[in-house]
Amino acid sequence: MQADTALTRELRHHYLFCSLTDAQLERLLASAALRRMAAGEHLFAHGDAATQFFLLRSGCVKLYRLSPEGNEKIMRLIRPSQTFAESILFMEAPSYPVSGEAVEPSQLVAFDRDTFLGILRESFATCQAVMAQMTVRIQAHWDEIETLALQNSRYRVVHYLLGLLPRNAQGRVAVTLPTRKMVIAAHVAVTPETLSRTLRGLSDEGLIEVSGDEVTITDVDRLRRRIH
Amino acid sequence: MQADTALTRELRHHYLFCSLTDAQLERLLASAALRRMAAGEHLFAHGDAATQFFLLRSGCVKLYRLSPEGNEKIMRLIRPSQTFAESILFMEAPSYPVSGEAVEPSQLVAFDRDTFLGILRESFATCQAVMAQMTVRIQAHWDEIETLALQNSRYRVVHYLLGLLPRNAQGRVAVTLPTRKMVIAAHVAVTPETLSRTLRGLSDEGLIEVSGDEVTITDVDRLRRRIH
DNA sequence: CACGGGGGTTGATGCCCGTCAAGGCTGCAG
DNA sequence: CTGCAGCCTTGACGGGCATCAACCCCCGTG
Repeated sequence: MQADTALTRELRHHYLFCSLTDAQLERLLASAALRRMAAGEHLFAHGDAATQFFLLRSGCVKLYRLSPEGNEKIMRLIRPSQTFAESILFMEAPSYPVSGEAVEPSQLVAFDRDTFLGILRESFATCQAVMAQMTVRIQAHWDEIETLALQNSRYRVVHYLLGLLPRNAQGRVAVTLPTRKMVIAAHVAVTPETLSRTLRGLSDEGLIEVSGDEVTITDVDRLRRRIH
Repeated sequence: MQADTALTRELRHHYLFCSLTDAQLERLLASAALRRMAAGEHLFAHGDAATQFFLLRSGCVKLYRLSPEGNEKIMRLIRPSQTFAESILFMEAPSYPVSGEAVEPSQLVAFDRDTFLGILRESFATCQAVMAQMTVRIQAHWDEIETLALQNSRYRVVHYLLGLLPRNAQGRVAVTLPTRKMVIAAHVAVTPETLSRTLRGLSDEGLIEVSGDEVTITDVDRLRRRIH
């Protein structure tokens, strides 16, 4: 890949790459590839042999699995400046554990597994960053497993809405849904119909107001308490 | 902790510790503590500040979360020679992300976080082992999230039973359930009643035979195919 | 022996949510 | 403009699973 000052600066501010020396970064970029994708375009499939992990620069990518009956569960929605599929780095026979597909036109960087592994060997700080990142993901998984196992669909929808807000939001707040409702539904593990009905129910109770992809939460604290 | 040749030999065969030098291992053990627990005894609670991670030597420990209504979801059942709670190593403000409790009388080793972090800094091989281990756990989480989101309780029970078998089991196989059925139920995220009924259903169909905590699978391949 | 408690099973009931089907809305192509 | 496709909504319906309750069995204790 051609050197690119904008990209270099971007990586320098990324927790995974900020500890690398100039030489290491150069080596990494030399083995990396830029990739542009159209909405709906396929990146990799669950089970594919893997030699790359990715950084999303713009757009949106979904990581998902399909049941035999064709139902889709979105495991993670990737946003710009997030990396994904790092876990293939340490597998013995690396293969993607989920499928990946662009939800919007997207631009991403594909990093070479072996090159990055070589750099890891030289940089404990980067090792730390990788391990910290994996820890964050593991925590998120515990949370998701808990809500799937112990909470109903209403809780999951409300939890998703609250997750869109800044941490210290209060009172009346408006958010715009980041993607189509179908995608959100597959993310919180309900059908589009149920999502629609749940939002309707919440708005009938006066907890939210919905207009297209604009959702206004009338009182954040009340919603948090009413989650049950 | 006092040096203990049996324990030292045990650690030498553990993937997490097998790459350490004698000096490192000694340092680690000096800061570690042995702990014995009775059945039902509490090890740590979700949210507790954390300075230790653990290796189970004997017995059985459950890692779980409780819903506000008091429902329990067991996230992981720890077996002898498994380590757990390593993820507290890389948190900024380390706190246990789940609760831990002995299910049987257990014996375990508590390792000191800071000491192990210091050793990690000196041993890339051990870093690799840690990262590989985290990767395995992440993969298991993907699988669990998928089955919770996309599969019904019958599938989860059958999947659990099949998971008790050796990888290449065939034909008629007997297994004994490793713990009380209540615990298994909380592990596969159903109520004890539903677990009981599901086993009943499977045995009415001739797929399994149940007698106390002995389950015989009449035909492993048929059960695998009949999962859905 | 009676007693009690915990684990497991079974039955009755209800509700959450998925499925199927129809209809509205919007944006795009002809 | 018309037609069409995709997304969203709404309604009717049914099944899976939780809940509540009763009962059995086993085992340790007084």
